Amino acid sequence: MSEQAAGEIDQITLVGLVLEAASGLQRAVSAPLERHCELAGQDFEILIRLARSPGSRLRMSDLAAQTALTPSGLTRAIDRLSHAGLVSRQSCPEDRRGAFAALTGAGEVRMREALEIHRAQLAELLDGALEPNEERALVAALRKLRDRVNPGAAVATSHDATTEAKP
Amino acid sequence: MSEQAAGEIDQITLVGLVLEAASGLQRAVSAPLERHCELAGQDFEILIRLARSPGSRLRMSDLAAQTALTPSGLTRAIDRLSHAGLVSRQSCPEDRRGAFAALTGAGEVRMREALEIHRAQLAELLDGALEPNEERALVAALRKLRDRVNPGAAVATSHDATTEAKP
DNA sequence: TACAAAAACTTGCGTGCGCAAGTATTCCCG
DNA sequence: CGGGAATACTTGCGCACGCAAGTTTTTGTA
Repeated sequence: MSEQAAGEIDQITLVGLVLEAASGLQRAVSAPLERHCELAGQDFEILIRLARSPGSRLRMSDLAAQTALTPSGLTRAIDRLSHAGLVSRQSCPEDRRGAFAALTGAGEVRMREALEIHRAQLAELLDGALEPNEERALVAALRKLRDRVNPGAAVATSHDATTEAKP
Repeated sequence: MSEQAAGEIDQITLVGLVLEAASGLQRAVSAPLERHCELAGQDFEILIRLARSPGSRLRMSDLAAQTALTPSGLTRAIDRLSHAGLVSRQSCPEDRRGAFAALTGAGEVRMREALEIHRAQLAELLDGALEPNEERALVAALRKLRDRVNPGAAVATSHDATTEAKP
């Protein structure tokens, strides 16, 4: 079981660590968000993605690509958020099959509250866990790994096209 | 939104990356395991944990601490695996409240098959994604992070006490 | 020894989500 | 310009999981 060639780092270990870190973070982070903001874990992710997008809105399929949800799951999630008044559906005139999910005013307020809670929670949880240079290396390597295994999630920044950047 | 002090790395970004990498890996990795071995994602994790434990068995609560499952979820997962003949429940004579989950022969076989699939899948997916030194740095930093946010998961190695290492 | 408090599971119940199938619209090509 | 293929969602169905409550056994304390 521990017989892999010394010096060669086990990819299975790497993946295990990512998964374990993620589940720990997920737990630690979603509880306070749920309690203080009534937001389930995925909902927060959706709100942030919308807030970062031009016009605070995104096509359903683009949003699905950026989150960990399938189109199906996204439909339900937007249903819930819409019912809670945090996002609204807008029909897309250019492609009448499509729909936008757009952040409402209430949604933006809620998102800012949640962001503050999230930030505070992380500051407390992670304080002193990593040296600054370790943290930089971690972010850099993680970004490469993420780009490889989940390229769709990379959009968030640098998505400046005023309309859509669809080919 | 992008106004945090330059030079200070945003913890939110770090967490986002971990979560995105994890969901990408989860997707990529669980599909082939499901197809070739009829194992849902969590099941594989459970089997590996058991295989790495002395006697190929673990108390339910220890297993719950090591995986992303609550005791409740673990009960159901073991129900499924037990029904599939891959693990068996054993009563614990020292503490009659407790129960062991033990890998069966079939379970070990299945686990080895799955491990091979998993290894091949990762080799293909991650090949060339990271430089060796990046990978080392990533694993080191990730381990620290994981220990902070999910200490229960760290057991796997170095758990050599023949009985249990309960205080 | 007696008895309350805690621990180790296990179940009832509700929810979120993925897969597959369904509907509406657009695209492509002859 | 017509009709099949592809796309963008949306529903039916089923499953896995968390939370809270219940049961059994152990522990701590008077």
